[in-house]
Amino acid sequence: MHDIKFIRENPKAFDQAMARRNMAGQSSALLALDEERRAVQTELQKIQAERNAKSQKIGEVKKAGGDAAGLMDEVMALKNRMTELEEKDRTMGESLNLHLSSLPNILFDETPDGKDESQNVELRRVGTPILKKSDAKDHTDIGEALGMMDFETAAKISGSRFVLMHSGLARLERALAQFMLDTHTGEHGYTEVSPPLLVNDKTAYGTGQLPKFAEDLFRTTRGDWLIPTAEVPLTNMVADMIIDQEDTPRRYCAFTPCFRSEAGAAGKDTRGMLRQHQFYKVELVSITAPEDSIAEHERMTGCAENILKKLELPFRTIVLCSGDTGFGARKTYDIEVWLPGQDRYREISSCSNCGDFQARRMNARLRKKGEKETRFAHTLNGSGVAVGRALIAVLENYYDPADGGVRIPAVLKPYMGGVEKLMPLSLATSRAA
RNA sequence: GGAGGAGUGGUCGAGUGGUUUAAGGCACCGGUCUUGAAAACCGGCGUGGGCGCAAGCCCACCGUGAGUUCGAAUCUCACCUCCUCCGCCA
Repeated sequence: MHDIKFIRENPKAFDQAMARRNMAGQSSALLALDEERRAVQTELQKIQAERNAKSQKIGEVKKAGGDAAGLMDEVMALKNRMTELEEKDRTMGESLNLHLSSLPNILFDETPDGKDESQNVELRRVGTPILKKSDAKDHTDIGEALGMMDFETAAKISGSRFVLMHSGLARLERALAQFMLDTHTGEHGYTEVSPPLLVNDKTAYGTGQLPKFAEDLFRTTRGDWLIPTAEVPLTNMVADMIIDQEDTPRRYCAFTPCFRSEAGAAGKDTRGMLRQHQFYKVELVSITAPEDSIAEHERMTGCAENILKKLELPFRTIVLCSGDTGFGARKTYDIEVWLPGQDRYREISSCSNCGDFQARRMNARLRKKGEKETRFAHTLNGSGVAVGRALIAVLENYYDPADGGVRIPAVLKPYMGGVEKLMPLSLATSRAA
């Protein structure tokens, strides 16, 4: 959500900011509506003041035993115009809000210009892919050869873009999540949260999913939305609050399923479990003071990278260009993990600084101790990391071409009950599942 | 699902149609006093918006939304949330 006051004072800068998002100038239409609405408000308030004064007088006259009939007629005469202006004020306010809330966030200057993902900028690479290209295999082949990854059964019971895993792979998924949570809570200072997975309209609006991106979400018959990421409930924890600035940064993490309709992704990544309607993710959210969000963004990205370092997975970190940066973000780092089966890096985490964009929508504010004025908080979110894709990365990077098995990364061994390596199940065992 | 009760500012809490401009307490901030602190005393202290160069003036907001009325925190209706009891239930 944008601040109409900022647009009033900086119409050119605002139009330039939207131009970086490949959008036409918005300020003149917005300001025309804004001006008209304020004229309506001014007139309405004048009439309301008149009504209040006369009504009070009626009370006084009646108390004194006089006749107030004339005054009562006068107030009554104001009513039509008042109703008309109230209605106008309301509809104009609504359309102004709808317009404002449909515009993407203003990018930071250091977000590079570019039209799509091909123009993102690589910042660093960590780790070296070790598997020979000729030995690399796709996670789907590896998982199915293990006998623990079953797309057919998932399709039967649910449909496309679902997977069913069992035995060692099911446990590996749980181990990954457990390891990530323990690292973020134990080493990175995040507070673990178990949030609701269904949220209401207001919450989905707060983080920017509504009103524009409803089609990307699943909706229950009651009208709730299934969360596409834990960012939604975690960030909205501070909605409608005034937080003591001394209590920031607030750092939350959660392990949750994520549900996405993938409405615009028909035909994309249809093979394997790279793009599913449902996947697990460990999410990081920070609420900070405005002056702290830039440093927090670096820190959060570092926390996500640390997970991959500990898993000894090769990755690279990129900064998204203007054309690829999401609606609510001012700047986004993507972390891409090396997938030997695809012979390329693929996104496993996305860390965004949203500035005050979401806070404005949620009405989440900060106040310094002893001070009167409030400021909107800054919000950040990042995957720490996507569990499903981490599992893919482990399968493909730890694959042993000698026997078709998959070694268990050292940091996950404590979570795997002594298992050092996943080996293909016998046919009988895998069918039994 | 059934029957009751309740939602007021940062917090507690008064307020059942017109000097309410939402009392009062606590918390918080400033001051007096004190070697310092505490206590006591004095003062300040909700949010959003409009108009104005400014001082300031005005409007809206008492869970949300409609309604009644010249006038609504207060009356009516619907909804939401919480609490108590009953039923069902992992």
